[in-house]
Amino acid sequence: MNEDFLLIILRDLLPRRPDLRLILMSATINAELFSQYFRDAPTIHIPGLTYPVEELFLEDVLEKTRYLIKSEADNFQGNSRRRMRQQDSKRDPLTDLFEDVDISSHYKGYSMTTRQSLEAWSGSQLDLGLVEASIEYICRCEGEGAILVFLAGWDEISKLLDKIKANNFLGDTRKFLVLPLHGSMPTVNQREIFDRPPANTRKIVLATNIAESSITIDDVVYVIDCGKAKETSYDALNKLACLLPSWISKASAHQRRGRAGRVQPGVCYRLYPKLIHDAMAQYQLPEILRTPLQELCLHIKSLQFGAIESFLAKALQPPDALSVHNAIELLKTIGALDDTEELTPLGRHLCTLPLDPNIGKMLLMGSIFQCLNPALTIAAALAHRDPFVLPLNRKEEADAAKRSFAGDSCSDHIALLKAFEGWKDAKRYGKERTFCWENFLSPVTLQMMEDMRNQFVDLLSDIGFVDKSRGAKAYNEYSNDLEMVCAILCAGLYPNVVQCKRRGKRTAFYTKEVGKVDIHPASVNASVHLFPLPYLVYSEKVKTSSIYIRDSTNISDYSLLMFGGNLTPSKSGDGIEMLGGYLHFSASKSVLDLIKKLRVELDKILKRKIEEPHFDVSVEGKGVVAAVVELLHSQDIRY
DNA sequence: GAGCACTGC
Repeated sequence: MNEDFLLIILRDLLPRRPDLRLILMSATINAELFSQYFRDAPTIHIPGLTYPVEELFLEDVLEKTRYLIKSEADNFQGNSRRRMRQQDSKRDPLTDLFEDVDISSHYKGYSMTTRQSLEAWSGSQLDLGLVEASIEYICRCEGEGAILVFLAGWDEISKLLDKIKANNFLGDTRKFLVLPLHGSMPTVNQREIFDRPPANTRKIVLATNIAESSITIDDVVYVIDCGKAKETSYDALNKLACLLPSWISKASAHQRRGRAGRVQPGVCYRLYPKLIHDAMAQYQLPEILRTPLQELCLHIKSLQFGAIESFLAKALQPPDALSVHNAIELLKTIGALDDTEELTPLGRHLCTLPLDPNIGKMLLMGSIFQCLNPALTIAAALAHRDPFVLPLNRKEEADAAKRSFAGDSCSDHIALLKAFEGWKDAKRYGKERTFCWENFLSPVTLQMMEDMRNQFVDLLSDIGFVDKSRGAKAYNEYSNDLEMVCAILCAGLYPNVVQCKRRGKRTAFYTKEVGKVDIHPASVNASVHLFPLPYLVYSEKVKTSSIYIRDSTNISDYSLLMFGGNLTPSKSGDGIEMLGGYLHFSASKSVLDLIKKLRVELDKILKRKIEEPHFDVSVEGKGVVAAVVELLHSQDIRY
């Protein structure tokens, strides 16, 4: 909201309406300006009230701290360090821009050491020593007040924490309370972040973007801004989501600075040059240009906005045509849109679920094939967030806890399921807190999952897939049958399939779009060398330092043949193909014929159920479902 | 061997 506009409302409205209470949650008002208008007014608490914050850039910070930045290239011979860095693959336009600046002329007024440091400074790599020096400078030379440090991610928080612990001055735990703040770190004592620390102790919070808007720490007087944040983007060519560090926008920088002035005037230390700040984008790229679009495309169809491409082309900043094409193809592949881009009956059901189409399909399939509870739990976790927390020091224990939930299932999704079920049991006996603590789980996330599950049941009941009067048992015949649960995961997550190929004692993983991928180290499957079954399905593939499959479940040929994509005859020989020929299945003709026949019958039942949700699969489809279950249990392990 | 953040229905 416009600041002046807000003040006018306050000035004109408040005197005439003393009974009126304005609650301004997201506005920020300059405190001096505010007091001009309200000199005689009684004190009104306005959450958005802010004080001025002085702004220092890298060059000023270097002058103050006398910190000397050492170039990574200092270890090498030669004097063209900056040129060497220009060959750095991680470089970006803003970093490049600064590399081209003539330091000695542009920073004439600055000291020799500052100019040397600016020469050595690299925009592509954060100098944690500089962060440490800035914190130390504030603690030694500036007044009281908490320090908030904005960093890009987990890694930087963790490393800086270690550095501070080892620092002779800052390592004194009586004088300094250093708190990491990251969305997936367990916070031992939540209150410590918000509370004023004991007298003579300074609070230092090492945070990600979470402190930019989600969490407000009132007593912050100093902000240290490294200028970077991890940002999602979408690579339409490789159909790949990315999570990479990038320069923040001016809007973000402004917001970070504003975190300092909530109780008194503050100071913001920016650890990048003013030149970089001035060249930053005004705002972050709109989300529509940074994410996969399948859910959006589905809703465009359900709201009858006409052809998807032409509708999205009218957006203020239209997404790339290839991104739109990818989304439409995906919706066709999972059967939500037909060849003419019209909604299918399945597509119409998916519109009613507030979920990514794949996860929505998994939920529907779970309700149809009587695995409702697992489907609800896994859908809630995938749609919301991972309930497993990531502790700083006890990584091995946390990994072990997650693996023990997975058992020998080779599935992160089963681990989620078992963790949730364990929590429900513990809750029944009032042991919820200990259970979460011992197993590295977030009680808040688990509670949210439970609420979401209830919401999903209501929605499934609205569209006729669940009849609450029949009781839970009717929908959970196969809920304890792990083969069946994995098959439902396959049905939902397809075409997100990974081929596992044996390479000696290890396994290599391949996807159709990008070829070789890695299993994310936090996955229970990261420590598995040889998988009992030849495929994995996954819900998230993200490029960070490598292309990682974040969550996966090991599945059989039969799961794919029954619940995967359409079966097509092989171009060569007499096998079966799937995923445009990427996946190939071979067996004797009689076996393949049986499989094809069974699949045809299964699809018939599924089609009828989707078109008539009240149709009872467990009665008329009993024989076919039983045959499919038997097939899933007979998976051969020749691979 | 690695984990920005939020929102809506």
